[in-house]
Amino acid sequence: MFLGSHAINMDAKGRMAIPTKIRESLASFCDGRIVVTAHTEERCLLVYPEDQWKEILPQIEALPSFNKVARRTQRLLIGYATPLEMDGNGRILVPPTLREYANLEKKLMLVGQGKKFELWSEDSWFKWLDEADQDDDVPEQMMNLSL
Amino acid sequence: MFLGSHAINMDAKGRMAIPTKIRESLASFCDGRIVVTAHTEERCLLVYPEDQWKEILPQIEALPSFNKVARRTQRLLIGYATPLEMDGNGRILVPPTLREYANLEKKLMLVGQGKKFELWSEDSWFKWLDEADQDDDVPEQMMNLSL
DNA sequence: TTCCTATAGTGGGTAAAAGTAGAAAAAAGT
DNA sequence: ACTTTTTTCTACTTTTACCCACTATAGGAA
Repeated sequence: MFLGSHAINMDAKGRMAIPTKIRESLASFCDGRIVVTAHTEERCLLVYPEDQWKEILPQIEALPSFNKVARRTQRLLIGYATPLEMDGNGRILVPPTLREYANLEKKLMLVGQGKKFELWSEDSWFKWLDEADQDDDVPEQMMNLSL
Repeated sequence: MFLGSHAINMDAKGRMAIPTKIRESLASFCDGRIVVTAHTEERCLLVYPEDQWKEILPQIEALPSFNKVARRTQRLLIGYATPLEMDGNGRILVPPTLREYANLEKKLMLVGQGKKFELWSEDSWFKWLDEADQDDDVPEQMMNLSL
């Protein structure tokens, strides 16, 4: 279970050091093998342990190819999916195309989301925080949710 | 399984170097023999390993000739299909008609899509990304999809 | 409280590989 | 036969991956 948020710096070569605690849980979970891909709704990245990715991939593949929304989802999730491994120092190298997609530069935010992480540029993260997008409907599943 | 996206440059002669990792999987899959054709829904190209193409070709041929949508699909997919081989440097030469169809110039994006690749001009790719096409309905299969 | 040590995080440097460009040779067409 | 296009070969430049060293920070012990 991945929780918490971490401010991380990416170096000039596009490498980012995974915080040690996360590194350890990733090591036990999936031998450190992860899959990074694009988030379809916001310009950030999704970081999955390999096993977790293997569970959702078939669901994405099964979507109907002649529906526009489904095609967009497939294209992004599968098209940006990249298996990564940590180097000797526990860092991962984020591929240029993914960096571009999420506008990653120096300062990043790694945000635990249970089965996965989200990886944001710090800028985008705070912008998103400030957006008070309350136009959208609250889904039925949330109506009776008591936090 | 083809995953991930790659920014590629096409040279003045219309040649593009296939990234080494992809080159290797293509070599094992289909001896490096591929078939490139037009995508019917967007102005980009489809890149199939030869074996994969052989499986879908009969299905396209079998479509009903007196349906307009089917006829369009046949015309494009079959009409633009071109077998290509990599040269000694692992490059392919994209024929002019296909280059024109997908508006390929210098900067390209090669996007893995499972059984095939899509080849986009970088311009078109980012334009497509930014299109907020939310007019279309979210298909039923996606309603309860939790990634 | 201060110093020491261990460990996380950071920053290059180098060697190998991958990508790019250009020239020369071969082939095709006029 | 000459011109134009295509292909192959070679050389060069850039990028990537791996390795090593330095810095900063936190924790523990004296």
